[in-house]
Amino acid sequence: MGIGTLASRAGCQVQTVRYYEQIGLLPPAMRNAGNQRRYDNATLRRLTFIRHARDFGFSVEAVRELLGMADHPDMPCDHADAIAKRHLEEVEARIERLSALRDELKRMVAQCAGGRVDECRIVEVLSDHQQCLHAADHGGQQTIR
Amino acid sequence: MGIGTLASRAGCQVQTVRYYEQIGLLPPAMRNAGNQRRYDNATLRRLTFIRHARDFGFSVEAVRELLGMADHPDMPCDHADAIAKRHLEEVEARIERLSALRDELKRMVAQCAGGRVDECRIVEVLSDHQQCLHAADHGGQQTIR
DNA sequence: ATAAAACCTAAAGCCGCTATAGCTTCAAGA
DNA sequence: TCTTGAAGCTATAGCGGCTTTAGGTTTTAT
Ligand SMILES: [Zn+2]
Ligand SMILES: [Zn+2]
Ligand SMILES: [Zn+2]
Ligand SMILES: [Zn+2]
Repeated sequence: MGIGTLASRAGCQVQTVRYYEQIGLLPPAMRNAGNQRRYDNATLRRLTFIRHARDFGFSVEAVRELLGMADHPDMPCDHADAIAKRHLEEVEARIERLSALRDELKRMVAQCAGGRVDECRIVEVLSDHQQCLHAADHGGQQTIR
Repeated sequence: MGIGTLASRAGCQVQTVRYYEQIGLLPPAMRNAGNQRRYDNATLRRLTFIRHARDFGFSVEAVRELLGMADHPDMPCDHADAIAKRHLEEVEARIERLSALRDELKRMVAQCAGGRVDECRIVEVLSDHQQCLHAADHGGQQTIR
């Protein structure tokens, strides 16, 4: 199949497939007489695995390792498990951080009475971190992903 | 004060201050005889506002609008409120998506018995989206932030 | 034969900074 | 006053994970 068919079957964009080839997640594709990439079902399965892992939020580097392990079915799965556990922890940390953020935002929005900017609770809170309840949960230089 | 003092009081890096000036969040700074930036307390307050809003996860464009409104205290605050509400909704959507992800990851990790790769539940699930419970909650081409 | 759709490569753009390189200026101690 | 080291300057590149654009070639359908 061509790259368009492959991409649509895997649920991603054509350029993404070429990008994955470029960074070595997919092997260099076979070409037809006119230099266009041709794929088989093995590559479709590989790409589907990649997309699924990415949808799970695994980084490209993690996906690279997971793919490497999927290529060796007779090896022990310890490392795959470690990667998944670490990712789970990261996801849980993000959820906690976002939840604190959500609470603070809710409080902010709820207290706005809809008047002038200088009476607005939103602008007021943003101007003064002291007015935050869970002050420790944001204000560092961490990202909020 | 100099840029280093400003940055450390606002809790950000020196380069970030210069970056904010470059993208127009901060006005072009006054310079001393040796071409170094000098700041007053008004700029410190503005930078603190920016950092606080960024810590809340507002995008730079949202911060730009919020700043514009904070500069006009006599205007109605409708738009600030709309921005905050929309951001709250986005945060809630992220939390929901991440929670579904967390559940799926937990299930995956819990079911791994620690054997060979070809018996590993993690590799198995990643290979086959059918095995996911909340299949709809991931698998699109959305990002998982 | 022609035109539209799909494909090709290479390079730039996105976000929000962060880091590097190679310079100049400032502040404090001897 | 001289010297050193910290702090500042500009310009540019890099991060992740793609997406977009530009300018071409090949395939496919009529
Ligand atoms: Zn308001
Ligand atoms: Zn705060
Ligand atoms: Zn396992
Ligand atoms: Zn799935």
